[in-house]
Amino acid sequence: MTEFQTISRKEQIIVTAAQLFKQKGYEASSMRDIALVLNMEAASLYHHIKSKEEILELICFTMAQKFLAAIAEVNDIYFNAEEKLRKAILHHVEIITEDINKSAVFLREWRSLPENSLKDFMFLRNHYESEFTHIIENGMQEDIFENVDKKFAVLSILSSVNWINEWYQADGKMNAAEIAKKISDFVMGGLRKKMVTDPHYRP
Amino acid sequence: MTEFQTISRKEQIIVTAAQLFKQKGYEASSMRDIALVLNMEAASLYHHIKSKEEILELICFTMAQKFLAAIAEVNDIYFNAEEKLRKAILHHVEIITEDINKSAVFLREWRSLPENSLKDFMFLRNHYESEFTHIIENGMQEDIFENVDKKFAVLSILSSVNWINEWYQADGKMNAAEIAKKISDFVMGGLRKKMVTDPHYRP
DNA sequence: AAATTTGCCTAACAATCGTTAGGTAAAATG
DNA sequence: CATTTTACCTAACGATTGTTAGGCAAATTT
Repeated sequence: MTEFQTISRKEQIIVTAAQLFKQKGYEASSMRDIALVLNMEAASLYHHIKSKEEILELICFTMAQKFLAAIAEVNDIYFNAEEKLRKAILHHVEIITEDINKSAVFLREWRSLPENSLKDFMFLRNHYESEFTHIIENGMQEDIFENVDKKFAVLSILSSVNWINEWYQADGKMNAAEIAKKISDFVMGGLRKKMVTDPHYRP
Repeated sequence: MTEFQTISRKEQIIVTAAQLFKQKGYEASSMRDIALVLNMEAASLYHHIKSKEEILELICFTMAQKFLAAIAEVNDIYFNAEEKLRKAILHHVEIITEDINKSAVFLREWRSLPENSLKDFMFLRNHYESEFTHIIENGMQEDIFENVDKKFAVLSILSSVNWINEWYQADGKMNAAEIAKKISDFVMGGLRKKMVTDPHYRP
């Protein structure tokens, strides 16, 4: 019964930290703040974690891996470009809504990572972005996407899906799938080639 | 020659602070950091400004006023909805690219505002957002925009234009007008009604 | 039952934080 | 020339920061 069904103390610390980091920011959250929520002393935290920076690293890189695993899965399985993009957006929204605290830290607080980690983190982030770019390229090759500026398309899409972190509340009426569909529809409207020469086309 | 053609010491402090706040975040930037760049002592800063928080407030509210003035101008002058939206996006991009440091603070660091200012700031922000929503509503009434979810459309548009703050460099090849056009085109593609019943229509 | 590990505690550290007080030399003003 | 104002300085303050050291009781392992 040591760690079955129950959450480890280390994970409790990370979860609490993520909540505070989202609320007040990494720099403004102290180890004593974290400890207070957990009814313990700041010094006791160091029995489970190495440093404050380690907490930030754990959150940022765990989230980065989730995002990368999701996009890799999408690109592995065969879909056409629109399916790929819709699935990629869906998984992205799912990961964000599953844990808004950790995703807020991933999206906003990564700047506070120590120099070495920061380099690695930005590499992973760029890799994720380039996977999205490939989907857009595919779509243009398949001639189902407009010949748009790839860079702008990817940045617009990613900024839209990331922005949900600013307003999403878990108790809200929409679930991840509904949010993803609305964003995808909006984005697709801008990307999907309008077949105006086909009289039977319906938008 | 007291303040003609030259920049006041107070403004120098604010400009320096904005640069540091963007680079390392408000909480991680110390008064001593700011003073170091200006070749002075931290205590001397207080001859020109009241507190560290005042610097943040000055930056955030100055930027907020710029954004609000721009959108008010757009909505005052008569344009159709597409023109309005394109102008609004253009002005937004112009303000951001004119001073990426202060806009970064406006976009990211406002969370560190003291409670009272924070309330006012969020009110202004919501007001700006609602002005955009009105444009979308106009476009739907004029029947030139798809019947999209307003909330999502506005959030997607604003997140896209705000995201340029993350990658824009003043020495880059694109100017504000070019960036605004690309974003507008991408957004419009998703908003503009496709007149498929008209055989002469060209996208 | 003895030995070890786990999980917390108190106390304290050096460093850094924003800010205030009081002084001083140069510049502006009368 | 005398006076006031401006723009800085040094020194120091109380508070807070992340972190370490050492101890102690309960739980676990041997």
